[in-house]
Amino acid sequence: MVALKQKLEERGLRKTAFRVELLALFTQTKSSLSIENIKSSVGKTTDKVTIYRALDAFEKSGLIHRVPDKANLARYALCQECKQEAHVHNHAHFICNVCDETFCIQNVEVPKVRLKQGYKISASTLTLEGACPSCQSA
Amino acid sequence: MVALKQKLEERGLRKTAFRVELLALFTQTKSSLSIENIKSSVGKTTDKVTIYRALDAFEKSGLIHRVPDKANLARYALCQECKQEAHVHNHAHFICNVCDETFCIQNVEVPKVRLKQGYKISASTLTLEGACPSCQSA
DNA sequence: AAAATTAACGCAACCAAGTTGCGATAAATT
DNA sequence: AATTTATCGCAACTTGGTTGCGTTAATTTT
Repeated sequence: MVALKQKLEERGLRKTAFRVELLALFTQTKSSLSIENIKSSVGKTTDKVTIYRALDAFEKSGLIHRVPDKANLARYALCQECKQEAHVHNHAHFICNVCDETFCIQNVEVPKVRLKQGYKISASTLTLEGACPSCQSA
Repeated sequence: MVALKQKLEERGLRKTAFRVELLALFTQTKSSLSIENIKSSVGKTTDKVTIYRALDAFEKSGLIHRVPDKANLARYALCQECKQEAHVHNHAHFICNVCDETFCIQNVEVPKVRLKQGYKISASTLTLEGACPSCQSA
């Protein structure tokens, strides 16, 4: 809690009740959060615009990163190794088709491919899809 | 042209003027087509609903496949090796940040990663981002 | 070749996710 | 305490795409 406020302060973000709560929510989540997840956690007092702007601010300051979603919706997860100045992400993501969750697979790196034909690569993402450990029963 | 109509017929699709034109457009395109691309090619006589439904039909019958887009918009490219029964795609995609085009990189395979923790992978995608050959000047 | 069938079309209306503008509120700074 | 400025919250809007439904036109049947 103290640590959370400090993180916000370090990045020049204000320690409002909502933003502290949102950051806490992220630290408590093992995988990632959709707008829906967030909406239902914080209660309907908070406007969606506020949520979107907080997510933008968090992302810009390197607290969270956007993760892929089955339906291409906004979804974010806590950054593990990002500096304040720059995001560092070269891990794969796993989307579960059963629970629609997205998981960061920290121990799988996105392979460095090289293209002959004159392409200049600045970023690459590897996204896996299937059934996550909790959804194996079926 | 004859070949195009035959492709439609093979999949039980009707050979309407618009669908033949749309399929022709795909065969002429080296990379991929966005809805915008298609709209501006076919002229405003064609309703957007017609375009969306045609794309759905083409995709279901294995003629085209959806490719990733910078802004998560719908974008499609001709299938190269898909059977009618099932799509076969294990190539990478390249999104150019300059021209916003998406290219299928046929000669780069999506790596087969293995996850220890009980994940079951059914599909995987590798997306590269940067500047394409035609956009290197800057 | 005409009639019947049904895929495809096109319009209108709708929906959901996300954005913009702007005045009000409340942290942080002086 | 006063000032400054980030954040909030409402309303209105935008964009990409979907649904319903009556009409048109391929295709099949007779």
